[in-house]
Parts: sequence; structure tokens; C-alpha cells
Amino acid sequence: MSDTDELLSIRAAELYYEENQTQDEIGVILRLTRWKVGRLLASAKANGFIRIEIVHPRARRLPIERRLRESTGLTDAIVVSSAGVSSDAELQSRTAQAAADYLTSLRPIPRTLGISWGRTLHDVSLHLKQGWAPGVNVVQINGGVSLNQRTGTAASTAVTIAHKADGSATLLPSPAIFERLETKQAMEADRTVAGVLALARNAQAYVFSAGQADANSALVDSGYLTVEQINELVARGAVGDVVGRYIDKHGRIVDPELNERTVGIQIDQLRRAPLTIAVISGNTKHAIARAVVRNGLCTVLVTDEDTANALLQEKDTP
Amino acid sequence: MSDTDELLSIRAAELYYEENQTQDEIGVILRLTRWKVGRLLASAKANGFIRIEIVHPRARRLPIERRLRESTGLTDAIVVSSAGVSSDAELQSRTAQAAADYLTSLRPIPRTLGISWGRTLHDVSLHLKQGWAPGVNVVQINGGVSLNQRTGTAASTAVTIAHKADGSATLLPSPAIFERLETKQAMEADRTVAGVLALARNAQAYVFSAGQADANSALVDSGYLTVEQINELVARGAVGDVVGRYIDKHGRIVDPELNERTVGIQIDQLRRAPLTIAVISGNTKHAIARAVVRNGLCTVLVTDEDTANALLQEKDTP
DNA sequence: GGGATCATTGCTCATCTGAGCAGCGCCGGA
DNA sequence: TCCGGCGCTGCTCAGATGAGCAATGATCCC
Repeated sequence: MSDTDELLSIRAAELYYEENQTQDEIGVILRLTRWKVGRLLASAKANGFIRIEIVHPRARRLPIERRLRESTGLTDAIVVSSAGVSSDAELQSRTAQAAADYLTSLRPIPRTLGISWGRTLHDVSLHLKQGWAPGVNVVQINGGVSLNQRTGTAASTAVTIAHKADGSATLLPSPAIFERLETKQAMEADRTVAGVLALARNAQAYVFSAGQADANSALVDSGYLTVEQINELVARGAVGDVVGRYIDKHGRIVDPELNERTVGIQIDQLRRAPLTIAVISGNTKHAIARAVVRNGLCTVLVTDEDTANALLQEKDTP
Repeated sequence: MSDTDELLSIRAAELYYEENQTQDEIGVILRLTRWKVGRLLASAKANGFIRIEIVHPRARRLPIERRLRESTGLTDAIVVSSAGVSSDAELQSRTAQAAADYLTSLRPIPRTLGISWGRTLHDVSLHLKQGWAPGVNVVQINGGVSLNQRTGTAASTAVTIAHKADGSATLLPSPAIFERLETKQAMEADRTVAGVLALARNAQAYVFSAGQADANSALVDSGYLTVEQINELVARGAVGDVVGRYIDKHGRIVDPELNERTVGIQIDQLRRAPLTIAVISGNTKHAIARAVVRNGLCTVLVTDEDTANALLQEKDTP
């Protein structure tokens, strides 16, 4: 496009978008035909001179969602806008809200819904509305009786989600990780526990988040792992954890021995499930989000614009 | 508007602006009539959820221009967008460009154009295109043979502007400020100088900038005033200088004695002129811009979005 | 200089959109 | 309970817009 045309397209855009003139009126002002004005406006859009942004906490970014679906093979992607967001916490809250919305709109309503736990899932539970999925049975898919009692622990998250759904909750009464393999195996041998795990393996849908592999992990907070252990995992290639299990960027278990001592469904069971919803948001979680998406650990991703863009850029430069 | 309507208007906006769906198609998706969709979109706009921004160095902000004209009585206002600007220098360059554009589009082309000098005017001169105003006579309206030679001095600015116009330049061969009143009077008595001043007084249009009253003033740089003198002026209420003369926020000369020793047209001559174009940009210049605009020193203001908004806010809270 | 090619222009026509209006239902007061 | 008022809904219709097309004109390569 010529230089004067570029300038004209800007003048036209000013009159069209800021002064609400019709293309015809702009034509008179700029001494152009209305068709020329229309083309100038189209070129201004095409060149990215016109930026249209939807500024709202509930706004999504559909074009990014589409590109994500196309480039990753996800069956669905929910990307919340980060326009006007000042803190990571706000972004994560928006994402949790979007996840709650997505769950609410799920049809058919899954009979059993497997969930993990953590800050994100707790946040999702808070955003759900009463009666969001009548009759659903919420099953906890990985262990997590917190060692130091706080709100937001595994059990309370599951109970809240189930309660708000007017459904029932099935809890997994077990720590996330055992110190000794024998203890873990003994626990799994228990009829009740085995029943819960069987239910978890057969859930119709799963919702889980993922954690970055660093000292702020919920597993460290809860006392299952030490900072030193995390550092060791990172040194061996861990990017983060999914349902309590640390994976590297290829989606592989980093420490098989640790993995054996971890209670809950296996990573491969997520891979095989038809509907697995990952809720991952925040600037520190780009790496683990990539690992989850690239290795087919989820079929639906709920995330924020920045994380989504990071995923797309990865794709563009293989 | 109800909560669900708000959410619907966001969904509609996403589909309309990001996915380029027609209101009819959106109606089918959201199970609404197309009229309802149209109203939702209108309400989304009205509530400010839709933000349309023109991102381009040459973009202007017409609504702000209009409000400025209405609230100040300026005959014209040019406000450049500050979208995507990272530095004050970039903003000033944009403003200078806009001033050059405005001068180029002036009709009828003024026969004599009075100009001041300084960083801003120098910048404007660089942005003018060859042949921008054939035959114009550019007259320097205030003294300013720089004491330390640099580009961007009074003479070179006037010459550049005149040269690019394919016109002629009339320089004022005089310092900006004399130390002794008698010397100044003697200088003014000189036939040549008197002739230039007469020409300057009768110019058909003026272009000038204004400086903030601080140590960075061009008058300090050029050696006409010391930092101590500036501080003294500030203490007496000076907010900045126009054509080398320091004024307070009421547009009054701060130091009549200093004013007498300053060579060039008087502030009152600007006030009486039919077309005076002030080019003022930058976050430090809000105060002097206000003084210039409020006291009728210019009929046309070329400025940046931030300065314009500062002026408007002043007006809103008198 | 003479085509061949391709971008640009102004147009027709179908579609999309906003203004204005009548009908409907909801709500509060008699 | 009935009635008036108010706001929302869906409609008509005119105006605004975008897609597609033929004519024009510029450019390039012989």
C-alpha cells in the first residue's frame, strides 16, 4: 500500500471508529468514493492499525482458541483475555471462572467427574454456581489429605464442587505420596481405597490443573516433598506435576520410583480418557502447559491469553 | 443491564468482532433474535467493554480534539494518539509530524508565517515536505542567535522551513535577550531589525512552541538565562516561556524588566493575531500548555493525547 | 512504441445493520 | 382485580456495507 493510502486509511479509521461517520460521509470529507473508503478501512484492519479489544473479566479470545485447536489437536480450548489484568492472581481467577463456566455448560452432564486438587481447582470450585450439574458424582483422582490443615485441600475442594452440583463426592482418603512403597501398596489393597481408585479410573471426565516444578508447589506446601527433592527432579528434567506426578517436557515420568509411591490415577489413564480438562494459568506455567498439551494429557485446555500465545509461538518455531 | 445480559453481550462481541460473524449468525448460536444481538452489541459498546484503538504514529484523536475545541474556544485542535508510544521523544516527534501536516494543509497558504524557534520547531521543520507551501515568507518572530553554535538554532530552523516551502526566510539577527535595555533599544532602532520586527508583527500566521520553566529550557542551553534566573522566575509564578517571554498561569508576564530586554513580538501580539498555532507536547509541559490555551495565546493547538487530557480534566474541575 | 499483465477504480446488487414503532408482559397502585 | 405505565421484544424499512465484476490505467518487457 502506498504511503498516502496508509495515511488516508488512518484518517478514514479516525472518522469511522471515533466519529461514527458513515463511509459515504468520510468519502465526501476525504474526497474519495465510498468504495475507496471501504477498502481503506479494510486495509487498515488488515495492517493491524485498528485494534479492537474486549475489556471484560469474562472475555475470551476466540481466534486464539481456534488456532490452538487447529495446531494442537485439542478438542476444545478456552482462552481468557488478559486485557486490563494487573496481577497473576486476577488472571488465574478469570481462568478458574472460565473453567467453571465450561464445566457448567458440559453436555451431557458426566455421571462421574474425576478431579485433582490444588489452588486452581479450589478456585474453580468457588466460581461454580449452585446446581451447576445436578446428580454428578465427584471423585478425587489423586491423594492429598493435607498434612497441615488449610482450606483448599483436596477433600474440601471435592466436597465443595459436589455440594454445589447437588451431587455426591467420593474422597480418596490417602496422602498424596507415601514414604515407603510397601505402605502405599498396603493402602491400595484396602477395599475402600481400591474402590475409590477404580471409580476414579472409570470417570467419564477429568478436571485437573498442573503445577510448575519449583519450591512453591502445593506438594511442597503440603509437606509431601522437600525443596531439595524438587530441585533434584528439576535437575532430571521435570517441568511440573500433573495429578501429583512429575513429568518432563516429553510428558514422561521423571522419577519412576517416586511415581510408584504416589497415590492416584496414572498419567497414562489421563492420556486414554476421552474428556480431560486441564486448567492451567499464570506466567510461570508456560512450560508445564506445553508439556501437558503437546503430549496429549488433556483434550480440553482452559488457560489465559499469555499462556496460549506461548503455546502457539512454540508451534510456529519447531 | 442484567448479569446474564452482560455476559451475553460479551459473547456476542467476541463472535462479532473477533470471529466476524454477522449478527444473524450470532443470534443462531446464542439462541437470540438478531435484534437482541444488535442491542447487546450496542450495550457492550455503551458500557465500554469494546475498546477500539487506532495504533499508528500518524493517528489522531478526533473526539478529544472536538472536546478541546468545545471547552476552550480554540478554532482548531490537533491531538496525536499516544497509543503504543514508549518515550517522550517519540510523542514529541509525532506531534511535530502532526504540526507539519497541519501547516501543509493550511488554506489559504499564508503569505508571511511567523515562527519561533526551539527543539520543537526544529523538529517540525524536519517533518515538513519539500514544496509544502510555495512562496511563503518565513519570518523569525523572536531573537535567538545561539551563543553556542548547534543545529536547531533559530536561524537554521527558519531557513529550513522556508527552503522546504520553496519560499524565503527573513531572519531576526539578534540575541534572544539583551543584558542591558539600552543595547536592546539600540538594536531595535536599526532599520533592518525594525523592518524584520514590523514584518513579524504583521505576519498572517504564527507557529510557536512553549517551554517549561525549568533548567532544561532552551534559553538556558543557549546561554541567555542561568538556572538561578529560572528558579527566580519560577518562584515568582512562571510556568514557562512563549516566544522567549516567561508567563505565569494567568498568561501574564512574570518579569516585566526581563521582558523589556527580550527581542521579538510581544505576547499581546500573539493574543490579537487571527491564526496562532501552538505546538506543545510532552508530559512536562502540561502546565505551560494550560497557560497558553486558557489565556488565548493560541487559536490552534497541536499536542499529544496526554496533554490534551490534562487540559480537559482541568476544565472539568474548575 | 506496442502490447500483455496486473493493480486500481467505480459500479451493481445482495446482505447486513440501526432507527423507529407497535405489541406484549410485568409491576405497582387504586 | 383492574388499569396505567414502563420496559422489553420483534418487526418494518431505509440506509450502510461488502462481494464480485467490468472498465480503466499504469507498468513492464520486448
